[in-house]
Amino acid sequence: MPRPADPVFREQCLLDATALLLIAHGYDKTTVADVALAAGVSKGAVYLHFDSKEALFDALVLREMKAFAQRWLDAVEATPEGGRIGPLFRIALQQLCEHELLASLMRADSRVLGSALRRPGTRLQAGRSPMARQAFVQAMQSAGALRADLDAAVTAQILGLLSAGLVQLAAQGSQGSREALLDAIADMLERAFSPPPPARSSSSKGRSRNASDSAASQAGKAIVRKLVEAGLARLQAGSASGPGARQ
Amino acid sequence: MPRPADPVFREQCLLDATALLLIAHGYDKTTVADVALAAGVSKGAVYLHFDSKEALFDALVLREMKAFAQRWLDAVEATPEGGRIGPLFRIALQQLCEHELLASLMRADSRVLGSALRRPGTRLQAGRSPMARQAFVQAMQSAGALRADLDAAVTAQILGLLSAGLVQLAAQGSQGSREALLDAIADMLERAFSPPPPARSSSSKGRSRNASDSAASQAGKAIVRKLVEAGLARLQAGSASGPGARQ
DNA sequence: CAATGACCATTTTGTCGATTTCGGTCATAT
DNA sequence: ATATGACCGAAATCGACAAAATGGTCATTG
Repeated sequence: MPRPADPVFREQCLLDATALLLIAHGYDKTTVADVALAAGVSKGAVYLHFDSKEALFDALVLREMKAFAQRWLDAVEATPEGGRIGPLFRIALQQLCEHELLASLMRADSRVLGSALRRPGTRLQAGRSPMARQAFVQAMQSAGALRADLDAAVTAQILGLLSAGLVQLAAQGSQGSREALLDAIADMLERAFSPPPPARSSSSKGRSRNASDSAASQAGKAIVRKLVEAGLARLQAGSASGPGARQ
Repeated sequence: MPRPADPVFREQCLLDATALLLIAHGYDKTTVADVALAAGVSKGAVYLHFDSKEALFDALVLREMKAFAQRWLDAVEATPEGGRIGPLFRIALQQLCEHELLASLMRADSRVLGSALRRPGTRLQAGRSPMARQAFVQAMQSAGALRADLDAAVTAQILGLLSAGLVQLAAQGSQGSREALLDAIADMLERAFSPPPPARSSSSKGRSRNASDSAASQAGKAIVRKLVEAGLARLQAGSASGPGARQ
């Protein structure tokens, strides 16, 4: 019964099923037949949309990373002072906690990723790249949204270390309010890496503080916007011939 | 040729050899015969000092943890302002980086610990216990050496997260000055968790700042001293009948 | 008495063919 | 056209057994 359902909708269903099975049983124990069954189609139909199991997995990772970037940008834009290091990083960490697949990706979880880790796929290492983080820190520093009197590489390492530590903590039983923990981390970052207010020049101290903070936040938002746009473009380019049907 | 070397010296040699082989090949691939060979004795001699491979491993872990605690305390005592959260934690982290076995222990490294992880040994989880860290934070807060306006559990979680993240980072290629990273972490902790100076009361601001800081440092050192002593006592008690010869 | 290394019982590892599973294809049905 | 599921070859898994290795002991040695 060839009822031509919306192909992109079915593609999403397949990816949904893949994600579900992936975090439940891991890459190696998830078969294409399982995915097809869970999505309510035949195994052959899967290969109408994706060239291989690898391609299916890659498409899922691509979708999740794009979704992460988009949600991050949206939340940062929608948050007052969202461009400051604290809220900005807090939002990213929260995404990481709420989306198990992203967390598995970040911690290179062999239980979930299985043999897909050994594969020289470049996609898996994105987001954990020290260089990308360092570039981000440098941009934030140049924009005055981050303390500039610290080595960018070191600051980037700390941010990466916090991400890694958090997803690992979340993987084990964390017990305790995650919100409170994220708040505390954001507060810590704010205290440690927020740029000091510019040496008092003229106007009243109170207003100068707020104005400079807001400026830093705006600059931070701009950085995030540019970073996300560049990242999305790079991800788009990375997926050969786009995410459409195969062949 | 029964030349009765100092038994405690040989015990140490055996533990040294065990440590070396452990980080080189892991628990499962390290045989008792290997240890004996590396230490220059026969396999039977090993069992003159330790009841079993397990006991050998436990004794090593015990020794390393005691050594860690002692070195930590010594370094904290010897460091000016060593009782403040920044230097105090920096010293602990540095120990963790410099002693691979401790790092493996902290990150529950299955490659090194192997099947010793599955064993319900209580020793392995010491040091990562969230409750212990929380008690430490509470003590520091009560002594005025740590900000008290933060949930102790959350603060403890952050400290644990930093430790976990660091040892994990060190396990992979870290590249970059470790000193600079540790300095930055210490500075971050100082900024984020140092108690605010008590509301200006009477004397000159400059001296008051220094005096209060020094007091906090002294209090911190006292906490560390008490903690280490309690920990050493607990470790001592945990090792049944002491670390002497078997039977 | 300390120390040894041959020795033992138990696990672990390696082998190899039979069987199953899985990723991927394609003739067929609709 | 779209979609299916039987089918294929490669790879993983299983089972039974053999060979090697390992934790632990003990009669013997100096």
